[in-house]
Amino acid sequence: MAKRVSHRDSMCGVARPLDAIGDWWSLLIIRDAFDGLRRFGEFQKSLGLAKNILSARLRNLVAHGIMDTVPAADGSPYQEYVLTQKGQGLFPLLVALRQWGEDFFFAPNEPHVTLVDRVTSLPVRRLELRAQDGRMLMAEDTLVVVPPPVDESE
Amino acid sequence: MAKRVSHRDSMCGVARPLDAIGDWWSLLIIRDAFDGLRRFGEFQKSLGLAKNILSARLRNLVAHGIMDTVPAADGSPYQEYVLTQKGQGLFPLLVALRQWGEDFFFAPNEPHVTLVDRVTSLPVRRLELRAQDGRMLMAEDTLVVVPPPVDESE
DNA sequence: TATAACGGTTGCAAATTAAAACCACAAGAG
DNA sequence: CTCTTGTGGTTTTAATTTGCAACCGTTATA
Repeated sequence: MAKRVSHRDSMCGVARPLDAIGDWWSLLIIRDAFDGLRRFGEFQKSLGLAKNILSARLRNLVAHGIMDTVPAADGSPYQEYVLTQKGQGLFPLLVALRQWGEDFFFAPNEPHVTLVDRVTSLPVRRLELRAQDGRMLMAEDTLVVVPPPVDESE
Repeated sequence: MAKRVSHRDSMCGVARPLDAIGDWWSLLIIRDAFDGLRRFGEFQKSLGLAKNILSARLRNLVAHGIMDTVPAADGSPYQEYVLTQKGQGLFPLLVALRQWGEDFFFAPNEPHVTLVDRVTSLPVRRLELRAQDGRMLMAEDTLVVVPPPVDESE
């Protein structure tokens, strides 16, 4: 965590998020949170990671505003961990990761879990990038542009 | 890398990819590759990471079939690193990461680079998940289902 | 012939991660 | 009231990973 950030003083839009969720476990915790897990013990049992690591990761996610602690739910005197708005914003990323995984990390007929539409129970569509006018875009059709240079003397 | 994978013997569609790209640097290398970087030195200068780390990451990406080494390009006797099909499949994930970063990691008026359509120079659309029938889906509208249990005696 | 640039590898110290033991609190059993 | 169990962590310690710096081999350059 909190790795030094190369020689660029301002991190780009890809590097900043990685500072918050760029480790193996954080995304898995978030995925479990999307699946409805909320309690420390639930995450630990589901992921099988050491308790101190889970503790540190949850603390980090809370510190980054990705999860939040809420006091109770059932009567237990403990707290629960829930996704914030910011955390919920990670859903497309998780879907992208899952779709890529399904495409390339499973043998042709190997069974795997699928993300489906609750209403129809059909698999969701593939994520695709589109232009403003609706054309589908591949990587080569895009370009990263820098913001117009701000005049310092202004 | 190669972390032990909890108590589940079969990794899910989210965990498997993380084994390949689940560290801070790999995704940044891939992003740079999408931006056209190919040479060891280019990556190193762009990212400012230690050469041994870059060496290890590139080796790992090649081992996972995400990048490939090609012998030359200009006359230099060195090799270049290019994305495979599998690597190019990460484009949506990178876009998702970037969009999330732009949403939550920049102050309202803070300038940041933008991903634009090459043809129109307009920013690309937001990634959105849709059902087969085209309805837009939020996280709550989806469900992860396990594959039908295979009859072992078959 | 020396010098520098490129593409790494190797050695080592420092930071991070993970396993295991421990601790605090509450609930229930006897 | 004491004993045990379950939950939610923290502390301690060892193993792994990270990153800096130095080195090496090859090829271009002066």
